[in-house]
Amino acid sequence: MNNTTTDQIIGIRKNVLKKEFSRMNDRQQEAVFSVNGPLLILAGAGSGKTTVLVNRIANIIRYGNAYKSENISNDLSEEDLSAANRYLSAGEPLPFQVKCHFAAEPCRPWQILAITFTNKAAGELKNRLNSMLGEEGDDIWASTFHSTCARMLRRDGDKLGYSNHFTIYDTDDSRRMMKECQKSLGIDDKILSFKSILSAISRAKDSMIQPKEYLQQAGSDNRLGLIAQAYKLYQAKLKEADAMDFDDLICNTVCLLQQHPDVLEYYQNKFRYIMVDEYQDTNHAQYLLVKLLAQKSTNLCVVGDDDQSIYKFRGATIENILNFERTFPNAKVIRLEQNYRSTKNILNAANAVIENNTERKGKTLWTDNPAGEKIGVHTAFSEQDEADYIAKKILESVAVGRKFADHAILYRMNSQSNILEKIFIKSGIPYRIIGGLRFYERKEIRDMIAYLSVINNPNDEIRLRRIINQPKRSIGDKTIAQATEIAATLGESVFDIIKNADQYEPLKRTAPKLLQFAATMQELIDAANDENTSLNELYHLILDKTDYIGSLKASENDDAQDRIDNINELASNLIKYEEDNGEEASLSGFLEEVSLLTDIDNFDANSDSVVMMTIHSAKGLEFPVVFLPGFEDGIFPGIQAIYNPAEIEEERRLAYVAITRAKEELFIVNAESRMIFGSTSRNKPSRFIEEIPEELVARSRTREWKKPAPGMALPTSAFEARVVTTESARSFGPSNLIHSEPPKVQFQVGDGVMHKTFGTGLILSVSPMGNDTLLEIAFEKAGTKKLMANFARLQKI
DNA sequence: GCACCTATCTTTTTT
DNA sequence: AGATAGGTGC
Repeated sequence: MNNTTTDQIIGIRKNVLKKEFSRMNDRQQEAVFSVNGPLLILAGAGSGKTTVLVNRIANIIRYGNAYKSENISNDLSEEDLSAANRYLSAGEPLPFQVKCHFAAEPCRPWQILAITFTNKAAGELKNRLNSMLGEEGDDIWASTFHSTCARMLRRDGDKLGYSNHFTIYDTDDSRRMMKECQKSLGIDDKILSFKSILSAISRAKDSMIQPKEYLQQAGSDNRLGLIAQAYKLYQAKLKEADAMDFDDLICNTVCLLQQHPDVLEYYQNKFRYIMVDEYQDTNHAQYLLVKLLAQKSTNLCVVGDDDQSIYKFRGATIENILNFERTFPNAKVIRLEQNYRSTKNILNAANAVIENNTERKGKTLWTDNPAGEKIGVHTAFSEQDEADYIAKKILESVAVGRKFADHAILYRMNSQSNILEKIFIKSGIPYRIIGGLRFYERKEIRDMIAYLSVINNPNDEIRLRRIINQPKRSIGDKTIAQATEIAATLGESVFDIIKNADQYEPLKRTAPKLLQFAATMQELIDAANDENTSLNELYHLILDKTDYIGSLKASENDDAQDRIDNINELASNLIKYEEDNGEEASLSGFLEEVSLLTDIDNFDANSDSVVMMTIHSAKGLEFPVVFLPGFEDGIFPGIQAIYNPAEIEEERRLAYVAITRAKEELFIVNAESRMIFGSTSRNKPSRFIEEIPEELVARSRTREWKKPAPGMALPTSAFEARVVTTESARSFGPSNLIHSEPPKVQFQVGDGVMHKTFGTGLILSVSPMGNDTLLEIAFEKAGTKKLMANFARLQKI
């Protein structure tokens, strides 16, 4: 190092680093290299924030703080420097050694914590880290708030009085639990609903208010007093059941860290770098959690976009991001304003809409992308016509070479998917619905999960109740109530009481049934404890012993087969879980994974079908062509938001998210009249449409009155059958593409065909597209339709 | 204890 | 319109 000065070395090192991350723009690089101290990245939609996060983590692991540090490694040799210079000038690969020698205070993967909101975001982050860093990437804690907390609580939850295999209650479990509480406190649901109590409790937990404090704060307020009682009882019951709800995961972790300095210190030392994605969606408790963990290192990087804050209803406070600079002194702020996703027209429309909000940090996205098509704004007659229009547009678009999967339909509320679904079935457009009735929310799945939960944790009273008479065992509410009461008086668990049912007078009559149930469960518990029983075997043992499927078949329910399919689907999930986790696989592990899983996590872009979901679910995703139906005042913005300026702003942010999902084409649709709650209403076009400059818009409307959806007038049994197939297929799983094994029949113009719904018809035109064929068919009764050959289930005649 | 009927409510959005 | 919870009658 004789001839080279320190400054020169630092210069070379900076250039090497710059080159290593040269795929990033200047702002992004700045974010990647700003490693130490608090950092707020205001990342607009489509500005490449995940790329920045991934590269920032890679930089931290490989180089640490080298870009900003003035220190030079002692290991650095002349040889290293000339290698670096060759790398800079001739593009020769940089030896690993040199990378190491250039690093300053690098960090190990397991010292990094990256928190996201959805499993999907976490999964994507993990994937990209893995492809950038290889196996090293696996050791990074990249997960959601909830699973991060669950992990910490499994380790140290005993300090709060929970076991390490505690159950995670979802919304439905919480509801059942709260109904119990209402009953025992004599609270009439009409006067104080379980819903409002639960949301009050949720807010309390967000603010880290314990039942005791809640009661104090309630003062003489009757309503709040009742809520406080319910809160107290609810928490007591949860603890007794060794269970936590979603909010508990967060606030119990905060409690754990606040009350146990040793635990706090452990994690503060462990995590040298912390990153939080979607920071605008954090609530107060999550903010506290992050603050606690990052207090010591202060190496906290949060990424967010105040314009995309759409979870206020869930307790997210936009103040977290607006106040970041105040809370974390010396915070650096970096704005990422270049959008790589959308065309100029789409981006300008989004900018124009969001500008009408007053509560903003303020930023304007720009792009180098071409102007692209104008934004289609279409006015339809009815919601049917709206769906018809979208179907037609998609078929046109596929006809000129796009894939079905390039199209997404994003709506305000789940119920909007119904008509679309019907029209798509009719037109033979393959689609998938994300959200709505979720796989894990189906009765039969919940029942199976409940069995597994009780086996895992017999104290789980709520789930024990769920299955005690499912399938029917002639154990009624009264018996259960009595058993519960006895359990409460004796301070034992309900399961223990049932096991000895014959010893209690009030249970005498049903004792044999109870004993039999208890014996079955005990057998299953023993099987679960046996090392040699795999989860899959256990699952089939449950099905065997309970004859769940048998009773389903006996019920003669129309959807019995669907339900059986779902039950088998859960089995394949179990097998997959076991395969993925090998030795680590455990019943409680599976249950945890399941309870934190949502549908969007299973969104698989590989199958070629149109995607439908709510705008909320679509956050973080992008699609070449986006349709936004229901842009009407009263739908979007929703009726409840119209007279509330703050809520209008939230709705507008939602509109902003919706618009910015589109890469190339955007169609906004409204209907002049539509059915809501079974009655027809006429809505004005959404105010958000008016906020888009007219020069960006191409308007159209359905002119002549079309007979409302001819296909719908044919309620044949075949049509109904299709709907049922669709229902089961939309759930989730390895292939939740709506498909039937495509009959690969070749069609020609002039062929006569038979369609299940439309009857007989004649093929007018055949246009191959991708790996499918668009057919135009004149049906004898149903008129002329365009159908995709592979999905239409046509038979030649 | 169970099946069937009716009344009521829903539609915000999710971990 | 459709689902679901709760009540009534067997």
